[in-house]
Amino acid sequence: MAKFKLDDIDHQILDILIDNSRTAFTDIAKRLDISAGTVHVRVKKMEEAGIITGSSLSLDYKKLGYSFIAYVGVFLQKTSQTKFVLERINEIPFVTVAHVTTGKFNIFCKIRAKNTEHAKKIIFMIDDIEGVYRTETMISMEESLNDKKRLMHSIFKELQ
Amino acid sequence: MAKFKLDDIDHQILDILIDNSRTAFTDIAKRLDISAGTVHVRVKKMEEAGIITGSSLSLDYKKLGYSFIAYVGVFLQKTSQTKFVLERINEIPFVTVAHVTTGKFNIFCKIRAKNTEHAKKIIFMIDDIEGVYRTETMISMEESLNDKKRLMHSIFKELQ
DNA sequence: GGTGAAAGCACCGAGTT
DNA sequence: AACTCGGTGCTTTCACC
Repeated sequence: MAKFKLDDIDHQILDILIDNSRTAFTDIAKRLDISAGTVHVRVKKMEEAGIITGSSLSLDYKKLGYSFIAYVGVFLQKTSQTKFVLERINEIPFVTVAHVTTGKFNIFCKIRAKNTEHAKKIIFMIDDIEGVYRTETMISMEESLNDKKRLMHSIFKELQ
Repeated sequence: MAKFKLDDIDHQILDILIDNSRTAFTDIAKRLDISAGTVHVRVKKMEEAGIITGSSLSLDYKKLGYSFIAYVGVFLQKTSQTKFVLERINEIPFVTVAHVTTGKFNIFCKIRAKNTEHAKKIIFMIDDIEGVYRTETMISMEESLNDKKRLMHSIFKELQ
């Protein structure tokens, strides 16, 4: 995992694409006062280097009726069951991310559900996995996502 | 927050764009055997309805030297300080998401750092915020992101 | 609500400096 | 490594269904 050397132009291109990945390269070129070909080549290089791994849509899950977010900490009977249980957890589509953690829990995951009723079903599915001793749930009452651009900006400063 | 009625075509368009938001509309049109104009109109409608809130790049933070992920649970001296502390936490660029939660912690956040040394600094910054009583950290040793398409598929089935 | 056509742009590789 | 340029292909609108 070698670090890739990003210069200021790369950084500014990323900044724009993080905000809107469908921005036309000619538009980026105009804003940065470089040619569209340069934007194209640099994006391609960052893709080849594996810095840019893809592009995706941001969706409003609340508008789709999925406004419930919770974190579920999982305690296992034996640590050796981690891999098996993690695989079962990842089969549940309403689990958006799962981690193997140190500290209190063995596994830690985030779920997205319609409501408390639905969340209960999902948590019971996790509880029912062979090897799970018990779970502990934290319900999110308010989520605030941080700006990806600000993280990128801090990373960029460090890379200089 | 009214639910938007998505039909099968909308769903398939989302499926493709979730995977790669730069997919050309003509390409989507060919795959779904509809016209490019239709793809264009439907995406626009989903944007106007607020279902699609934007598009972004996926970056490999490990390649940029940021491979450390941890979750930090925050205990407050008084619940009334929640808003103030949340705002201070959100000012730290290495905090990627923060939640107000029920259960064990008052606030719960995810951080991304270079290494343990760097993470320690970030956690100390949180500890130092006025009103924070103490924190509890869980270090992620392995992260597995779930496929957004699978969640979308489950949501779509429910919407019918 | 969908289509096909058409004008205007964008993409992206080749050749040049 | 960046620029220009041009063929090919994409976007977006609109009259029509």
